[in-house]
Amino acid sequence: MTKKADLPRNPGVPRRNNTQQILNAAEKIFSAYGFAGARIDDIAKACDLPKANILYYFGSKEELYRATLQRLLVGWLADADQWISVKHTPAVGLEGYIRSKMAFSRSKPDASRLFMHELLAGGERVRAFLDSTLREHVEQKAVVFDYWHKQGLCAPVDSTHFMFTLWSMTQAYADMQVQFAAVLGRRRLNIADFEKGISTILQLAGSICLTEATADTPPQTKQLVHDTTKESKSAEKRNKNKRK
Amino acid sequence: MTKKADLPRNPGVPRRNNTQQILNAAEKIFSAYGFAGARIDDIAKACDLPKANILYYFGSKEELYRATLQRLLVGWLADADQWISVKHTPAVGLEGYIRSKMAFSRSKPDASRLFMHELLAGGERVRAFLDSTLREHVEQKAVVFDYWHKQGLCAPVDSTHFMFTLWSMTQAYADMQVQFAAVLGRRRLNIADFEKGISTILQLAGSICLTEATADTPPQTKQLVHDTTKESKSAEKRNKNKRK
DNA sequence: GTCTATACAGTGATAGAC
DNA sequence: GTCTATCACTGTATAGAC
Repeated sequence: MTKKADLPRNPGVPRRNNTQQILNAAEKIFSAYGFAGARIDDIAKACDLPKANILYYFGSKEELYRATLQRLLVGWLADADQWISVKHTPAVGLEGYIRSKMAFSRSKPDASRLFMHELLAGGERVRAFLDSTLREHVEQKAVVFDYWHKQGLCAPVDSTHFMFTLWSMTQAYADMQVQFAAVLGRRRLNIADFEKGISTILQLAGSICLTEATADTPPQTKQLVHDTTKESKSAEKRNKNKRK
Repeated sequence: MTKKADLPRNPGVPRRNNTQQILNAAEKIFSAYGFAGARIDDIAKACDLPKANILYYFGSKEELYRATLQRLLVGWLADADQWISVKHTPAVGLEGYIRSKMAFSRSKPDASRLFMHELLAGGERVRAFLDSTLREHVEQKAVVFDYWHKQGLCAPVDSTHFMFTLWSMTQAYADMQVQFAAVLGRRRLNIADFEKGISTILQLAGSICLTEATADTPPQTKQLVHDTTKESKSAEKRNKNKRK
């Protein structure tokens, strides 16, 4: 049916093309059924390629799974990471972080779900990421929260568990989307639902901010509407990491 | 190895016994790998019973899965449900709800994970529960939040999305336990971790409470330490629904 | 009622034609 | 490089012995 556009003559190009298509399909299938539950045949159908083709490119189901996970982990932190920084006030940083995480849940729900699957299965295949990269990441953020607190910008809070709540609330809009949508009487969440979610999460997480109108932060940042023009430098960096 | 105590002579009794053992084992295995990923053989090993025995009791893998889900859903709402009620102030009710949900995540993490698995897979097998029971449940809670708001007891908040955040934050301590533990440098979360989690979640969710010292609520309820003696009636009801 | 032996479909992987 | 045909194996389910 859906032929892959036109077959290019350039050698190596189809491989590159197919590799991406396979990874996209793999992310979709693995995110629904996990590693053990997913079947290569389903992935093949999802990217309209012969089953054996997939094994030709990736060698084995295990390797394909690891490649899919790898691509996911690269983008997981990079996107929202920068917002928790001493360069921002808590009000600005938290809003940027939450908006960024929610955008991720909305645009790449499969990535979030695949990660959840791996955690449910024990997380052995992301052990190194969890034990080193992520742990150090959280330690760095603790420094920022400590700084904010000492500057009188935010209430005392356990920064680690606070990060846990931010992750769980934002990722739930991907992982538990089926449940949320059912409660709201829809088949899928729409943009307005995500905006409502952002408002609610900001209302809760933002409660730790003490800056009624602090020096370097204009009052309108308290309005929960982030001014992107002021953060264009960071936004550029974010977009750069989006693909590949 | 671990023989099932001593085989009872009473007819029908072993069936009852085995049925529970199988369901416990099924919950464990299904919660790790989901329906598609779990294998009956693994469940058989987990409850030290022959593989065919399981199919004899439940007919098919599908039926066993549905039975496991069913048992789970019964307890999911009943436990913490009562706390969101006009009988309580927001401060008391939210604390009771959060503590109850966190106790569930701690004592029955597999149940929470199995539910998450089902959601990730599309939730078709809990569709009826999501569309009717859960949806009505949330609608009832909205009435309570509305009442609280009109009484000046809590800040205006989207009650539905607020419930979403409560679910996600508390259940994450079961579903993402592997991740949280790794960040904290442990193999598993301990009691102190859960207490820290409760404090943090209370700090965020409690921010919607406006009762500095309202009429019918003693001041110490603001201390985030719930006095169980005052809620013994509700506690009884909760325990009644715990088993079966 | 319980469990061993086995039928049968599905799944990951490979050999070899194009 | 790509894909069809096939293999070896695992997993669900059942028939029938105890």
